[in-house]
Amino acid sequence: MKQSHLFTKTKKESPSDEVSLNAELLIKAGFINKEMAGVYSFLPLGLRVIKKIENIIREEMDAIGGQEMRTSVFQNKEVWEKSNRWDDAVVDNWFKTKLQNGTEIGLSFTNEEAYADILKQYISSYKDLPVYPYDFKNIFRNETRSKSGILRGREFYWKALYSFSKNEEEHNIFYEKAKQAYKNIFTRAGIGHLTYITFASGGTFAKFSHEFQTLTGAGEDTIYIDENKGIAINKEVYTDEVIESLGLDKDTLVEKRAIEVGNIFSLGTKFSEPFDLKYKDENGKDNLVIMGSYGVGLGRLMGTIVEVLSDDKGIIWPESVAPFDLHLLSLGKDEITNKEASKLYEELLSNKVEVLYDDRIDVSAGEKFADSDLIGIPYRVVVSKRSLEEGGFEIKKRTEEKGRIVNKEELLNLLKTNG
RNA sequence: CGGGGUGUAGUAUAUCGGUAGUAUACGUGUUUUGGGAACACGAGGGCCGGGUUCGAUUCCCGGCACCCCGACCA
Repeated sequence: MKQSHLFTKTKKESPSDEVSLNAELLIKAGFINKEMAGVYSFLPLGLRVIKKIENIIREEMDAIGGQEMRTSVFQNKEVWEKSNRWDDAVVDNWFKTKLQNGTEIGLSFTNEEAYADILKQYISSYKDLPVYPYDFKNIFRNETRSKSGILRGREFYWKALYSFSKNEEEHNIFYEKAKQAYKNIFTRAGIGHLTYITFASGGTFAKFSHEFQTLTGAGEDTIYIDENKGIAINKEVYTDEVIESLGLDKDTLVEKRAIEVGNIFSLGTKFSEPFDLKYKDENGKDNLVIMGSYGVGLGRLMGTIVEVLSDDKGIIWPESVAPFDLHLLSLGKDEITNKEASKLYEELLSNKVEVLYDDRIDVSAGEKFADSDLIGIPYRVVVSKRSLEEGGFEIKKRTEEKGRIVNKEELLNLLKTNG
């Protein structure tokens, strides 16, 4: 992508109506656009990051048997009445609207009912189970107060997987696999070192649910972490009894603020019961399906990465989710420089390196450096009269202070070995 | 939903009951090009409704929007 064709540009000023670091940096750098409180559009750079995150999650879900599909946003009132979650007195953050004929419909705020209703058509035998469908979609919640930039919005993009198992044992095996898959997701997204599996309220059917909490002052949750064991307890279930049952020592637990980037929990028969979601076992006997749910908000994950990985100059994207692999800067109006830079750009593209090429002619070197730091692409390669005189191109990681000169061959090899 | 605050140009801000200023971004031109270059010229602005007033962007009332704290968060 040539930067001269990128329709966004960076801003010098921070937006006056955003306090949170994630929104400030993402808006300044041109990744997102604020539409209203709690509602953001993703611009070309931002969408590239979302897609990278989406692919990581998709790979991890497919690896444990997930099957991607897409449930509708419009929701049927009758379906939700079965589980008693249509009533505003039960769920107060529905967005509801009406068809022209007066029929009430809702906009998805979660997916359990939709999946249970669909699966009822297809699950009738033990041979049909287990199944693990999931989707990525936009979710709508009429929050009384949105806050913290893209960490808590009224419209957000998430992945939700639901497990449908024959019995508790089968469910538990999958649950553990999902737990590991979730660990993989956050490690691959570059925040594994700050993310703790956190024991939280489990509802009716399980003692605990598990949240994946990333340490940051921007978080809304208070958790108590055991650094050695790498686990934590959410404040909502932080009691002596729970601490003891988990084999933890109160004296070693440290209170921290964190943001919930993912959660998994066992639903038991909470939804299969009202939907009468049953299967016949080998003996022809009816059994209720055991469900579990596994969610992660992609926008929130993206915002969390920005919260924990930035410096005073801008964002520092992990390579796995960066909008581009490499930021190529051509400095000066010198013809040879620009020709060399364009040539290198083409070669990088043919080597399947994702490049943002700052080919803007009338932009000063300082401005290009500042933009590059703000946008936060992992590798920066500078082509200039000076670099060419010194034998090639200057490469520098976003995390490094100083770059070094390499020739074209070294550059291409370096990128290959780094994947 | 309770409390507090703020609405001025694409963005960030200043002043003011009587012609709304600056920076940045933008357009044109000249000179610049390794850490947000310089100069000149140009274009662009008072959230909505009502009231007070000769005159309101400013004061008052209502609305709407946004931000913060709290409550809430399937």
